[in-house]
Amino acid sequence: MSRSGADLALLLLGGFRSLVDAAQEELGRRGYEDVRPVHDFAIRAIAAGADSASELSRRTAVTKQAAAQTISVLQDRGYVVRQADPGDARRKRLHVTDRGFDLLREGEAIFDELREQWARRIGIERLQQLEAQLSELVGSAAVRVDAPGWVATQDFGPSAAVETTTRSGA
Amino acid sequence: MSRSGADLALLLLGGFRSLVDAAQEELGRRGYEDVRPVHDFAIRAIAAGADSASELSRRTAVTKQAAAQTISVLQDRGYVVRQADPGDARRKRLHVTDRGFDLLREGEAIFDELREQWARRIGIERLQQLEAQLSELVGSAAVRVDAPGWVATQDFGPSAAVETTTRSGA
DNA sequence: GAAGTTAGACAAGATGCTTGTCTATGTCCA
DNA sequence: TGGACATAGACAAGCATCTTGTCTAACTTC
Repeated sequence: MSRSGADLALLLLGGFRSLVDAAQEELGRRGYEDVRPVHDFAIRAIAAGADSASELSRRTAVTKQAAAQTISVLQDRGYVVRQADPGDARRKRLHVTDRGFDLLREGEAIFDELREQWARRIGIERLQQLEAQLSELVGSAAVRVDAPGWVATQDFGPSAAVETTTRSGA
Repeated sequence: MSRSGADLALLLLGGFRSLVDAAQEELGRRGYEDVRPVHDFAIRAIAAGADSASELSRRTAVTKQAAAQTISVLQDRGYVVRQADPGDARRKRLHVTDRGFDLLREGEAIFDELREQWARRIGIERLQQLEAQLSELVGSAAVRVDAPGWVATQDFGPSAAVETTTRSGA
């Protein structure tokens, strides 16, 4: 089975989706019905130091505008707040709220549980092998936790990025 | 490395995306600049027998409308054609064009090449192990080649489906 | 031949992204 | 010190993909 390269891709996607779908469902049961993986990852990135829209956009490889939109959703739903930056009047600093941190914790716990289920099914050694092989292939650069845009751009189209605004050049 | 469940999910996604991005880029270089993975999978499904919009929608777990839209794009770009069905005046039979089949062939070749690159990097045995383990975890049901909607729905939201139209019940 | 089902289409809306353009603020340096 | 340039954030418009909801025309079943 799965000798074709396309099958390999599908397997990887299948694995990802089955984890993420299960996680999202469970998250819904635990009272976070309004979140998607992107949100989780974006909050994580903000907590990890991407505390402005521009910075978030850089780290996540989407346009500033896209980042701003995500932030505005997160703010509406109570996961982050925006505060004026005392040192730079242009910036608005992002802070993850308690609810935001709660979400991150729940998310981690759920993913860990799912991983344990997998470990029980194929054995922890084999799962670790799988992880080791994948991380060798994918490289750690791609595994940055703070990469929401990368998680789900429009139908996997080419990911644009990098300061689109002041481009104009031509 | 990668002891957390979230990392595992990210690894899987990373693997998938790196394959798909590379494939899409290479496909562009070979003269198919107007296709996305969804299109490839949709054409594949049509070639595999999903020869009407309704059937495609069922197999791909998206609404009929979404399927119809995809078909219309594929038709505009010359990958499929629609013909009246002699036996059923409601239906319009779908046929993959030569260009469509060319695309499928190129796509397969590219994915196979990518898989070989991976095999060279970690060894064919380990790659096969990885595939075997994944397919054990994911199950073959999820690996259906004909599942575009499943590939990339809106930001990995819950995938709806199944004859949405005549629902109305409530 | 009436009741129900199915194929396909039109319209509108949600999401999540993209350009393009603009203002206000900071920074660099001649 | 002041002008050139970079940067933060925002508004507007548009694209792509998917979703409801509604409708007609054509089968199917009994």
